[in-house]
Amino acid sequence: MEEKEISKAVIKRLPRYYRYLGELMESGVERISSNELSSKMKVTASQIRQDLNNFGGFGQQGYGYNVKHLYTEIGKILGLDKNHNVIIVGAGNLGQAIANYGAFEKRGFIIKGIFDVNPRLQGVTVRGIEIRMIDELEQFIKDNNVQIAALTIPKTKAAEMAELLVKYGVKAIWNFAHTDLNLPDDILIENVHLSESLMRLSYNITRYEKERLNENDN
Amino acid sequence: MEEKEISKAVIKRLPRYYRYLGELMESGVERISSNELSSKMKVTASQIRQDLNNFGGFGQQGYGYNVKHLYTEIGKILGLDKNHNVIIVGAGNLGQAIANYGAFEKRGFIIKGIFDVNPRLQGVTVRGIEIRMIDELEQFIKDNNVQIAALTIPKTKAAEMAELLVKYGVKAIWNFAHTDLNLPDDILIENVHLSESLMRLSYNITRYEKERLNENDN
DNA sequence: TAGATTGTTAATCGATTAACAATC
DNA sequence: TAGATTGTTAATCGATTAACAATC
Repeated sequence: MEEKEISKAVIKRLPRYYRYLGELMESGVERISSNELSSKMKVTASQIRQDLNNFGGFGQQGYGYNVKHLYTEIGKILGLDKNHNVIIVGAGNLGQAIANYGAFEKRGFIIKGIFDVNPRLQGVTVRGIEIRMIDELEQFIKDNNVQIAALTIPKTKAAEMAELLVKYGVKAIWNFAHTDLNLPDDILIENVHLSESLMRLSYNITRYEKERLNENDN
Repeated sequence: MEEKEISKAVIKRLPRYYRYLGELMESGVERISSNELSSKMKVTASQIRQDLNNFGGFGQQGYGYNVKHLYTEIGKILGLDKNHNVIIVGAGNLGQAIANYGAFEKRGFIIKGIFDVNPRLQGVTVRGIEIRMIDELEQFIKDNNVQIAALTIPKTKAAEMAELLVKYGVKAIWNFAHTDLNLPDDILIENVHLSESLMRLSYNITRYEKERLNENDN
């Protein structure tokens, strides 16, 4: 059976649907129409129906969507019904922030270990997880079937470390370093470039200020 | 003069151009053609030329682009030639990670203060910046002409705090809380939803595993 | 001048929205 | 059955790529 390719734009929206459905579920809402969800999420109802239909007919004519069912199904699509073993490489504030965010575990991302080069951090624990030294990395990845590494180290060391991680068997990298990683095609990379995010905000502030200036001129 | 609207897709790419040009500059490269940049950045040369031409003719036929000049110009477009006063609201690991990231200051984002509700953090400093209590917020924002607030608090308190920040005069929010903020139209919001990023990675891992399974069946 | 490479128009591709028949 | 709302096709819109004349 040929699976049709789902566009990146759709994938990008899925987690947001998941979040809204989770919140609806918590507030006890049983069913919702694409129209209601549309006004809550500020996307078109048409887009919601199109997006969901990429994965199958989760709704019912005349009824809408069952919130709990849809939530579960999107969870499955996103792979949240399975556990993923994660390590954090870089035990600075950012690494520790991720380690401390308990909600990830709830979604099946199990943080198995934290690694750093700084010997002063050796043995320190974050949320019960011990910080280890890089020389344990290889064995640890193998022993713990680690799939995902969150890379929270400075960009100067990131490329080198990423290659090491891949060599040791990591399949996916959640990259917080401000650089693009060049890795084999079968390694998945998700970039979180905070500086780029901040620059976009800066662009919009600048543009907005200019607009207001122009308005005043007229 | 009517400014033509620049699409979000273009804006999203600008910071990445900026990063690559900065690196080229550091390695002493003086000029670059759209074709060379294309192969480095893995986008089409056509897209590079289109993107840049939204803002003016920065290149020269037969020569290409002057790296330093282009870098400066994109910096101006992104508003990095001006300083922006920033506060961080939420002095947890994430807030501290941002405070500690010195490169932001280099780009003109001046971290003026850090705020938290936890009295045990009062007076503690991060990179020389004092952590203050929320009751100082209003006065501080006014005294320091704060434009941007990085919101690094749990989602349960985020909406309320965002409204407070806006009331006190903040114009833009860099939102790390896992929720969407509903604020007046003239307030700029840039979301960093880490959990969504991780779910996209999870989706791709899941899909990739399925693909390999299918291949083995055939 | 010849060669290189941009700026820009035109063609293509893909994503979003609108519309409505199918169906609960 | 009548009303509601999906699933899905068709129309529109926007973004990307290709092509090439302009020009350094």
